[in-house]
Amino acid sequence: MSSLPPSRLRARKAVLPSSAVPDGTRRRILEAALQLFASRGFHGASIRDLATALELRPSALYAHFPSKEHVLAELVRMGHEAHHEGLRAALLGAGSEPTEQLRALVRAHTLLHANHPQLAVVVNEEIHVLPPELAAPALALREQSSALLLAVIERGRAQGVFSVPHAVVTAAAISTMGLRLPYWYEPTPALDVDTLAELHVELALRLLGVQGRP
Amino acid sequence: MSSLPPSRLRARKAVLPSSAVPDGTRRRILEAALQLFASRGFHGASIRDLATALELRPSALYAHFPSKEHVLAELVRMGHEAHHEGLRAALLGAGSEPTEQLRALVRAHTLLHANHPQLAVVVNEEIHVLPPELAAPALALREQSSALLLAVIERGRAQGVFSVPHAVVTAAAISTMGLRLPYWYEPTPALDVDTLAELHVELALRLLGVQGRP
DNA sequence: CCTTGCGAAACGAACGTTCGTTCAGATAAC
DNA sequence: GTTATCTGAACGAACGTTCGTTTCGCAAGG
Repeated sequence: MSSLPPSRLRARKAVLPSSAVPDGTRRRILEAALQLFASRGFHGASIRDLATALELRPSALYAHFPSKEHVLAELVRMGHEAHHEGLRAALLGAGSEPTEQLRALVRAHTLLHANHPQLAVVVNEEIHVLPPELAAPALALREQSSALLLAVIERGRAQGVFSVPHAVVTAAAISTMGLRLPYWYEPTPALDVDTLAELHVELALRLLGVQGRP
Repeated sequence: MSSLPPSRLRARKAVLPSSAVPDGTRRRILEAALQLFASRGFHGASIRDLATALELRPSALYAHFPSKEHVLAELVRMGHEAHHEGLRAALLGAGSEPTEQLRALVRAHTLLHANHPQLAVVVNEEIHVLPPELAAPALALREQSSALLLAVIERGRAQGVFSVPHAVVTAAAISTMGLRLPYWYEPTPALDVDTLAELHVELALRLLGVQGRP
């Protein structure tokens, strides 16, 4: 009934979504840490593991980050920022109709999680190890992103285009389709990311009780 | 767009699903470990933390388990066993119609995850730290459970009662509704576990394109 | 053209702490 | 008096982190 994890993303190379981080050692550290934290967890990956992956000595890392926790905090921050920005942009590009807005949201949400599975895993599983002051900004963004979807659903319901028995549970179901992607999905020619995104759009509309579909 | 974690299940007391474990220190260890592993992760919770929670000295644990890893392995094994047994029993209790079988599967799946959130989290997040020989039996059970759902969907599709654009993606969506529950759901009078299970049944049927519903 | 000086980056070694685990002996129950 | 359980002390290993030193690219000065 559940979906099987390939081997927790050990294989694929980690890619940062944001181009805001300039090339250089700092970026290399973030990418290697992303890969390690995603595959072994924050506590399961040591500073020495990270240094080895980078062909550096452990002490060299401290010229770029004040602590191991701050590396994670930066990844978590970037992940939430990219996610929220992606959703916001998608919503802006859609029209005013709830159905189109929902299509845009689900498409963006799915593409982000399918294209950056490691970041999704780290953001969602390891944010708990951060002290509250480092986690707070990310949690605030998360709340905002969640509200975006719920607002679209409520508006569609008010207009009579959506019919849902329970908005919050339905929103959770839609959001979850994307969130769990890193644990089972791998792009193949038979099921590429764009096809997957359209499938999720279709499924989300079904959950919202939208009848006529192209 | 995502759902916010309360504080990773720190609050609630952990409950083992299986009555197969007799009362006694061994059971107390498993329950305390379940709570700790769920809230801090396997690597984030030390043997000393576990011993403190049990008001024991660390060395006392080794009279009951050969290693920390074996405690986790036992939890993972129990979790997968309870899950698979729950699904199997649900299917047996349902008739031969795919719709009824699906109702039963989703209901059981949701109830298990809603009633045992800590076990769900540990089983799904920490299985990766186990060496392959300890994880293999659980992974085999997981594959079987996953196949149960897919088989029902395929049968329903063959009979014309379900209409899905992509069986695997749809199965993943259904399964995922339950899997993510521990991260956002908490039972309240307004939304108790049985109501939630019925909502998930309704949503799953929508995903499968079932039209007429009571 | 060569030398000098400088700042950033990485090294090498070590720190104090915590980790999982072991084991001989005390304790309690039947 | 045997058996099951727990204690107290200790083990080596691994942890995150610090710090003084070394390396290196490059611009300025003679």
